Parts: sequence; C-alpha cells; structure tokens
Amino acid sequence: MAVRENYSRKRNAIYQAICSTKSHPNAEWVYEQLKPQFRDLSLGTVYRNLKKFCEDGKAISVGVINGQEHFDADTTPHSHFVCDRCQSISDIYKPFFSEELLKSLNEEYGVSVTSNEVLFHGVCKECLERE
Amino acid sequence: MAVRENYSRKRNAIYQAICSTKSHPNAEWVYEQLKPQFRDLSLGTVYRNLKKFCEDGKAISVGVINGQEHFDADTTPHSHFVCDRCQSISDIYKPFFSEELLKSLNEEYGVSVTSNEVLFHGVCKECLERE
DNA sequence: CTCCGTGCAAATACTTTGCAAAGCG
DNA sequence: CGCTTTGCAAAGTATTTGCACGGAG
Repeated sequence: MAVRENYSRKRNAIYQAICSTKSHPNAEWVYEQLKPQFRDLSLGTVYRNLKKFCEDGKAISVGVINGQEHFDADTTPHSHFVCDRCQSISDIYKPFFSEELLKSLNEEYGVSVTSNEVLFHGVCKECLERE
Repeated sequence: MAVRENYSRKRNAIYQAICSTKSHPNAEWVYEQLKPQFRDLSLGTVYRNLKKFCEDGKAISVGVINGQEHFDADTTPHSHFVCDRCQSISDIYKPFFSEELLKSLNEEYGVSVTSNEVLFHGVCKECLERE
C-alpha cells in the first residue's frame, strides 16, 4: 500500500490549522477555527488528530498551560514563553541545550534523554508596554 | 497579629509530606500518604493547600505530567527529568540558565522572565538497567 | 467488502468550589 | 467571638472513548 498522508479532509484541515499559526493553539481553538468550514466537525476528532500528530512526530505538545494542552506544528528544537498576563505563548529560538550538554546529562545522571520541554513564564513585550 | 505559619495540623502535615520526599508527588499521593493518620482528611483540602503553598512560594509546581500536577517543596532553581517508562520524576541540578542568559533573553525578546519550568523526558537509570 | 475516520454522547480524570460545621487564638 | 480551615458533595473543565455510520479504494 502506498503511503497515504493526510488521508482525510478534516485531518488535513486540522494539520493546516496548526501549521498556519504561531499561537500554539489548544484543541478548542482549532475547533473554533474550523467549525465554520466544517459544520459537522466534532471536538473529539480534533483531540484525536492532535494526539495522532504528536505520535507521528508531525507536531509537539507545548505542555499543559492553565489546564489546557497546547500544540505546535513546528517540531524543530525550540522553547516557549508563556505570558502570565495575556496567556499568549511565543517561541524562543535561543538554543539552550547543546548536544554535548545533553550528552553530559546522560552520563552524569545515567539517563537517556529523548526530548525536553522548556517553558519560561513572565510578562510579554506587549503587556509590558501596556502597563 | 503575629505571623502564623503552618496554622493547622493538616496543613502542616501536608507540607511535611511534600518535604519528606524527592518523588515530586501529586495530590493523590499526598492524600494516600496522610489518610491513615488523618482519617477524615479530604482530597479537596490537599488540593487547596498544595495550591496555597505554591502561591506562598513554599512549593513549586513541577508541571502537569500525564494529566496530573506534580509538586516540589524544593524551591531552589533546578530542573526535572521524567521517565517515560516508570513515570518517575527526578531532580536535575545542572544550572542551565545563568543570570546573564536570562537577561539577554529579556533584552532580545523584550520580555520579562520571572520563572521557568524545564522538563526532560527519556528513560531513567533504573529502567535502562532493567531493559 | 474492508478499513479508517468521524459524530455524537457518555464516560472518565483531575481539580475546584459552595456551604455549613469545626478549629484555633 | 471572629477569622481560618476543613469535609463533603456537587460542579466544573478538559480530554478520552464506545459505537454505529459514512466515505474511499
């Protein structure tokens, strides 16, 4: 059987939705976004597909922020900044963990690190300027 | 009024419980731990107090891991390692973010970082040895 | 026909909350 | 007495799941 990527229209739309934004959305956002176009879209489908993308390595989980899991279609190594005022999530592309650093982590602690999740909390530029 | 720390017995016991371990427990664990001693302890009380400790800076949230929030009475800057096999959480005391680094972050992105949450995922020493 | 994906609603899991009663100084 | 803390149960929120239907090859 040939490789069938983005098999269904809805799955494809969900993937496009998370690719189209840098806002690191949660399931609810994706649902609201696509609902006008797919009037019979179900929230369960959004959850199922977001989970699948993560399993397939096509997306990553930014983590659970204020009780909701947020996703990112950008799977390249980077970190995130969460504004505790406006709840926005933005990317931090500064590289914190070099290969050597992770390697030394493995050696020092006897572990095998496969991924990491870095969240900075604070106040974002926009909120700082407003205050 | 004088400062009243550890006002109630149960609050105190909950605090002692999270201080007594390096396992980064969730509310359920604390509850199970104290239930034999305080037979009328309520899970709601555990949740309320853990939340309060975080607000008061007496504990920190390790983050939500597999749907449950985990806590740590060690509030000194450090990171955490989550084993994806046995779900254990351990401390990583390697300092990743120097004062200068955080400062440059603030300048480059125009933000004001107040805290950070670093989770490494992988396989822990014990699980590696078992496999 | 056979899979796979989906809607829908119910179920689940974790956490929060309202309120009356109990605790403490 | 006045304020804080708690038990209990109900409510709240986010996410997952079972099942029957529908579409694609």
